[in-house]
Amino acid sequence: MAATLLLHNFNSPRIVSLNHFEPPKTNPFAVTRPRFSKPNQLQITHSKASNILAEPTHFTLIDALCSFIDSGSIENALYLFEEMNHSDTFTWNIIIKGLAHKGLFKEAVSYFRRMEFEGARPDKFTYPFVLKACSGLLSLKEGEKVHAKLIKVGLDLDVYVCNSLISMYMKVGCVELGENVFKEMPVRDLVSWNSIISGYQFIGDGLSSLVCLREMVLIGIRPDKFSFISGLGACSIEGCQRNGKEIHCQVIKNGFEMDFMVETSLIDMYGKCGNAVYAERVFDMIVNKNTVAWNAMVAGYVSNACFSESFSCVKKMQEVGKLRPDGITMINLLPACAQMGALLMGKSIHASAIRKGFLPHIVLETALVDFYGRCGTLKLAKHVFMRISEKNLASWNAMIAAYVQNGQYSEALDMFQDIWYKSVKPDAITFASILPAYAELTSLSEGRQIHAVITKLGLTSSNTIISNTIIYLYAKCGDLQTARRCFDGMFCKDVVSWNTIIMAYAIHGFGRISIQLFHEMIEHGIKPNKSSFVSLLSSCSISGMVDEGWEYFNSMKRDYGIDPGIEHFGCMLDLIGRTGNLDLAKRFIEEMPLVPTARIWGSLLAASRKANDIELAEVAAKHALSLEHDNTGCYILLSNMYAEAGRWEDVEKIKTLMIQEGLAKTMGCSTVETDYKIHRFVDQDRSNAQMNMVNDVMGIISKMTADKEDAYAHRITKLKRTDLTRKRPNLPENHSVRWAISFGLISTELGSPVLVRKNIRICEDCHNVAKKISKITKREIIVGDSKVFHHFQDGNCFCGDYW
DNA sequence: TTAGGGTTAG
Repeated sequence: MAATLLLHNFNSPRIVSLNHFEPPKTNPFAVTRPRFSKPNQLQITHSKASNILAEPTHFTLIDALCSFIDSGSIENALYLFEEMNHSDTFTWNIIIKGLAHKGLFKEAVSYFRRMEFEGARPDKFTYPFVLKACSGLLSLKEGEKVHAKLIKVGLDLDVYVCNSLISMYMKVGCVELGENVFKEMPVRDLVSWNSIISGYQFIGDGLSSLVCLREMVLIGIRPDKFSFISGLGACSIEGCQRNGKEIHCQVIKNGFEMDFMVETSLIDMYGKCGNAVYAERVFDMIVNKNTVAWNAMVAGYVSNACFSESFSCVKKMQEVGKLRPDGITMINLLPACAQMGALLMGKSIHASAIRKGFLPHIVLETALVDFYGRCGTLKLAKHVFMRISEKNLASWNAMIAAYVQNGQYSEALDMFQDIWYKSVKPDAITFASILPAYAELTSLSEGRQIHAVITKLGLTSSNTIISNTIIYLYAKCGDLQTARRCFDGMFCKDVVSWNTIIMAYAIHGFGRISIQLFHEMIEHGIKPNKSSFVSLLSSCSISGMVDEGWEYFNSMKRDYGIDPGIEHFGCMLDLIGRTGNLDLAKRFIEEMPLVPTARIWGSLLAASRKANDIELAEVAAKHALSLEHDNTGCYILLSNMYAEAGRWEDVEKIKTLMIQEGLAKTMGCSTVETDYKIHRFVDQDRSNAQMNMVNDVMGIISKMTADKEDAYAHRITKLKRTDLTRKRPNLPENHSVRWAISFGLISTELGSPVLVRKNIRICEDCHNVAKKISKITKREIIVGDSKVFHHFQDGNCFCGDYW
């Protein structure tokens, strides 16, 4: 029968502190330190009636201390600890255990130090608790200090201590040290194997985890539920359903199918391996579903794009399960909202999180940053991010990704530079997020530098996502050969790798190679997805392969079961525009099963410009601008058409409209790289230090082409005679791209290609000039504009004069 | 009378 011992005979508390303990030179406990107030009701449940009568003995107090620790009353435990005689190792072990189990890791390590300082000798029981605290702190430094002491006192081969060391090293990310401990153990038990299996799973190396599990079984050790839980987690990482099903069989065979943690791990595994139906089957068999199981099922639906099912599941969780959604439920639902473009739904989840007091919560806040970033509401993403008090790597990654997704590349690069100065070490996700910004804004040499950093950190060989973005980076920086080498050198190519290399050849105008790669991808057993067709149709459009484009477009649904999306219709409209058949282009839009977007109308506008049809251009621009008020390119294109037609009043109207909208024309800027130096030229700005040299080169080129009609002069004669007196503000002679080409010609090795990058589309005049220069200098000139790379050779361009 | 490994989340 339980009895209660009321601890009433203590004086006011002595010096107790949860603060971090640093060993001082003198006795620290002689000075006043922050106090705990005496707990109001200090009660201990005890089974021995005799203890009620007697004065508490040391053993009774130990018993009381254990009761406090077991019931989680750490404050009472600490109070009691300070009051009782705690000179023996056993008492110290109890209090350190209590702190470590309560998640007070810093304090657990502090008490361990104090224990040593006060002369108590840590034993084989002490160290596992302390090592658990070091793991919790993710502190390799503390862990290594403890390991050194273990060696000194000869406890480094104790099986319990070694198991804790393995776990600690793996959790702080020192895989090699964890492996060493495991290898050097004279005796390994089931927990040693479980520690290394879960350690690999923890660091995201599912393959090694599964290899160890198999090895353990082969040497005759029977797995327990912990082995299965880690093994299933490893299958989730690798997306390996086959192994997951094998483990499921073993779970049943070994009688663990009713264990709720194993059941949840099975739901998680099936969900992450793309089998929502099996996840559902396991879920339905659970009699008393807890919040964790419901959350795992919600996550399973979301990762399989069953969004409505995920919301229904949350509804059932409340109505049938009588459970309230928690922060994790919300974290699971936000990606569903982002993928559905359900901004309002996500906002209501945000509001609900605030109302229910779930914030601040670092993971939930990061999920919100990610959600707002994906929904194009960068302002809200920034707002949530700024309010995170202790930002971690994942939150920085989410904000960088949000900037990149919203085209704010400079801001993303600035933030990426910032994190190097903080105690944050970028990981694979950081690089995968930032590389598109490098691809858009930086030079080839900067691209090579970031690639070198990634390689040095050992992130490329095993990370497909990073390898894919590196292919894209090289292609966008103009180095298609290196992009191809990276692709060929990949150990494990996924559908994104193939889509990226197909797009790389597409933007460089090598449509035939793109098509060849598409067929190679299918031969390799990779099923094309929607993005594969965006790459393929873009390549047909850019390279002017009209018949092939139609064939692949029609094959999407017929052969691959993929419904064409708005991006595919956009590619086809570009393709039709290229043929100059504006009637077909209009009909195509009218008959489209989807609502035309600004991108579609922009494509029609470009086609109208090419065919010089101002009326249709006006219609297209009106539609585009009704959907995107700030589409600067749209205003500029229309304005250029008016200027060519001599409609200067309309040019002025456009200018006024742009001012009213608060828009400014993007200043053209071209860069050329020589000996790792980047030379930047800006349209109309002749203040560049290299301008004298550029003028000399331009002069020579003009003389060499003097006998031929100048492209600009040809175009200007198309204008009305009276209009010739009008001042044209943006003369093509002052376009930065020709200056960059001229400078590149004399600053790079003779015979080598000249590579220029430009932030906006190249104009027709400059395109003509570049063609001429390539012919008279017999040099290849590559100009990467905001959409494609023009390869000028012997007076021609790969784009066939349509872009 | 104290030990190690474990479920859902960015």
